[in-house]
Amino acid sequence: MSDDWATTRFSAFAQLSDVRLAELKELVGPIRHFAKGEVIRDEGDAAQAMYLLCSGWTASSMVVAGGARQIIKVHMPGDLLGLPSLALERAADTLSALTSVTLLTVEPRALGRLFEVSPHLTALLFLISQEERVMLMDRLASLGRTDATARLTALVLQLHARVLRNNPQAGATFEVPLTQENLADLTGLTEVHVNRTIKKLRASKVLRWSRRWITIVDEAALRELAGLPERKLATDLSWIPADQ
Amino acid sequence: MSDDWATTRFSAFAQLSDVRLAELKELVGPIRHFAKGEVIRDEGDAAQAMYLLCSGWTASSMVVAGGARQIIKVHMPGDLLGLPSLALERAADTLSALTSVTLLTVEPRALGRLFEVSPHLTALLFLISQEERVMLMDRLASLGRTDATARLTALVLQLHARVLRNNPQAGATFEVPLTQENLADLTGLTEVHVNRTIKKLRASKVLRWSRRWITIVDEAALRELAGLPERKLATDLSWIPADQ
DNA sequence: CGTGCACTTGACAGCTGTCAATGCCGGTGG
DNA sequence: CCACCGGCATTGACAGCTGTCAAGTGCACG
Repeated sequence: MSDDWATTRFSAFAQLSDVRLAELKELVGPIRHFAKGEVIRDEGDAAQAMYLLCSGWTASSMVVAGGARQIIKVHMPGDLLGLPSLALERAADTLSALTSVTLLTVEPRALGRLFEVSPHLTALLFLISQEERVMLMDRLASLGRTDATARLTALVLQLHARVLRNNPQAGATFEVPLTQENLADLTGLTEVHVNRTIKKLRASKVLRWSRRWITIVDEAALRELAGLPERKLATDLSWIPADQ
Repeated sequence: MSDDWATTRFSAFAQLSDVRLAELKELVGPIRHFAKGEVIRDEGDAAQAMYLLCSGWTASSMVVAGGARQIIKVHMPGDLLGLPSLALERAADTLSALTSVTLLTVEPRALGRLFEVSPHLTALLFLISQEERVMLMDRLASLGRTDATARLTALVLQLHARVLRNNPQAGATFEVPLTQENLADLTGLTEVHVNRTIKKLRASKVLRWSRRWITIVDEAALRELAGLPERKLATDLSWIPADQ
């Protein structure tokens, strides 16, 4: 993992020069640490704050009337947290640590500066935000129109793709530090039903899943079950400003 | 409605000068027309295209394996369509006309130019994208963790807020050109169950709803039912680049 | 070796989906 | 002007996926 958390998301679209990389690192604030379970930022908080995740996983979640919790997405190292609520007076989501976590705080002003000094990085950050929208769209279609099995497999595939991006040498086996309650909050199901569904998936031999480790055995079958196509990032970026 | 479709979304955050407005209008292509029901852009299409909606409503939808359709969001005049799929090789969503529609095509290169010439407009467009993410997050929490009544009321409130933004003089009564099948595809329910739920809402007197016209009778009660708080856009934009 | 958190499992209830038929309304053609 | 027609709304009966409740199991940790 070393020092590449800052560029993971950017380099999915384009390689960054050393100059650009230095520019990025100038924009961040002090490093902070959170223990598993701690809340980083609560929904309703007024602060316009962003965080660059260095290590560990975090969750963005919302609580609806009645007390039920929906996890909007889980974040992995390299993800920029808190962007959506930048558009709001008060934060819409709660950010909490799913594991032990380290992150950097990023001031909104730093973002403003980025817009001024680098149209190239701006375009990449813009694309990252659009990719986030696509991931949300896929999750929405999954929750709205598919059953428990499909929701869970779609989630597993999405998580796997993202783990692979951070760890290209990782294979079909990867660690998912989520409890079944977390998975329930992600998929809009209950803990009990998540358990039942995992049991069925295990029985059907399309994946192995014990403790927090998942092995994808039959990816084609999983993708069939998930009901959503694989998403491939754009490669034709000729329209974005050059990295001058 | 006249000529303000181009600025609706931007002016939610900040007023645009005439110079900025002229800049925006230079970026767009020819105007196009679609009849109700027509497909503007299909999921899977390779084209990286964007559209600025001038009049009418459109839907962004996805079809999951099994044929079920999920409407990701409906667009109203002033909305910029096709942004998320800009990050992908192939479009993730289908854009279709819910009513008779006119729109302008926008080339990706125009966006690149915007990034170069105006950090100010770039920041506003960035904020608009973040606001879209928040709306998706709210929908996700709604579909994942609330029942049919809450989903429908949350949708009505969201649509009302957006209609009000386009038509500030509109009051509690507004037109929603959606069939109950459309509402079902939006809420992840079935046409039949949407009908049952509307019937209950009517009976409880919190709103009136006949044909395609909705009147919000008891907004507080509706918000209670929806289970999600009202979202207020950020007013402190001191961090974004000045409109020089 | 106890304690706690997470995982499992079973029985039962309920919200929502499915299937199928009927009603309503606006538009069209004679 | 009126009958026909197609799309959309409405309703009823029934099934099924998922939630609820409750109890038991197993592994990690002090």
